[in-house]
Amino acid sequence: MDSEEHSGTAHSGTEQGDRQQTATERRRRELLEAAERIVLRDGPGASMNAIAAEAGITKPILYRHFGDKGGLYRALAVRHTDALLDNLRTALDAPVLRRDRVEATLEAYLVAIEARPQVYRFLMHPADEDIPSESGFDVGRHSAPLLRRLGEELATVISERLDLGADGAERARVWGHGIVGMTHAAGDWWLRERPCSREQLVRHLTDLLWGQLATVRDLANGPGF
Amino acid sequence: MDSEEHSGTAHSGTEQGDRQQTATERRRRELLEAAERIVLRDGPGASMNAIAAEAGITKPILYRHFGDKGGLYRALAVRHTDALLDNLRTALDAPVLRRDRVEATLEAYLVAIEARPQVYRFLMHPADEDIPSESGFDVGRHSAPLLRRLGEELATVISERLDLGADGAERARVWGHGIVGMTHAAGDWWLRERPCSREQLVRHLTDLLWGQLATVRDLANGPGF
DNA sequence: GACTCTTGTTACCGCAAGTAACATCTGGCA
DNA sequence: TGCCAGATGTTACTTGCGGTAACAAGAGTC
Repeated sequence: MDSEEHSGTAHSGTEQGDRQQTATERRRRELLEAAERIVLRDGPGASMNAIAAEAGITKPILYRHFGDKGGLYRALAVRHTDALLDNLRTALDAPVLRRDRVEATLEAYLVAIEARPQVYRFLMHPADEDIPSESGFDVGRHSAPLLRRLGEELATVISERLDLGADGAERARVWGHGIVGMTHAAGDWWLRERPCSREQLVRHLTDLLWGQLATVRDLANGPGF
Repeated sequence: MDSEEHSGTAHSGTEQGDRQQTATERRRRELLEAAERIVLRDGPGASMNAIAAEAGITKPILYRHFGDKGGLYRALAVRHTDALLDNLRTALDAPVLRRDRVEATLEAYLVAIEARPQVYRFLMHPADEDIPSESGFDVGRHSAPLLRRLGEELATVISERLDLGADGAERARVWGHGIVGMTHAAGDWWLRERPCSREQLVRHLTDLLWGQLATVRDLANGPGF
């Protein structure tokens, strides 16, 4: 079946090898799509058996393609992480005013998690990274759990664009991770309780980042004042 | 063994029942302490068998006391959560200047996670809350995973002390969860990479909350400018 | 036709969560 | 004294999951 291989690149190296590789990659994509359907349906606790069944095959094939469950989840994660990062980057580049940029980026993140909460939950809970601890070698740093990656990316953008003085790099990283964490926690809570519109959430968060916490007045009857 | 029950309250209702209850509670505390030792040693993936062995008993007793693994972990969590919340509250009440209060609170949180990273990791990863989804009834909201609880507490404090105008309650909650998320993410990253001293981390975060992001100058060679 | 590579299978191992059924020790009480 | 009730404890089991070994079959290459 599906023996139409006249489309695509078949000109470099071993033709057979190329054809084989594209076929393997396509298969891999199909498996990932099946996995995604199941994860969307069953949450992060989806079983390898269920995923294999959805793909119409059995477990060992999944293991041959992805090594272990972590590998499959990592492969799933990088796709969405990359997509999300693209969105955020364009939001960060579009507007001219700094406050507009921040608002657009927050908005882009919230739109994404609102559109596909299941995917988002899956990405945020990387299913208990096992500490290799023993056995000497470092299992080479699997894909940094989304949040950390987002933090680093934002830190880069901040330090590229803002003049933070002497310890600028350090400060940019703290801010990057801090802002990402703020957005994530607020978004998580908002998604769960829906206490207000997305626009208002963005405004409140931006106000917080714009120093409102420092300038707002005390209440008269506050304790200790 | 240990049949000295002359200490404590033995005056209300059925004396026997009281004595029994205190004994049960003490047993429960002992089990929790054993569980804590193991979780500290093995991380959040510690097995019920291991915990039971540490306590010198076997699994079914754990299940009789705590229902299921989630119940045990919840019981473990509330103890530390309460302790941490006490720390944070005193930090929030001590200093007079608002900025000092914020710094003291951040500091208290960071000191806590620095002192016992294992406990902290355990508290933050509530081991994949299972969505009951089917079967009608809601499994009645188990103890809100630390982060949410911290967010709500902070929101309360904020709305008690600051004059946030019309939509104050809503804004306070957004800020509460946002600040907690910021601190958590930054602390997580800091604990892992140790890129600077705790004092500097606190300063950077407080600067961020004090609106430095809004007032800092652009770099000349920034893209799009 | 033998060689190899990939896809696919069934059947298994080890381990963890959770449960059932049974044994024992305690004190209350008719 | 003998029976009941309730808590503590056990062994032995079921179920389900991650992961693997061993084997079978199609397809292209020499």
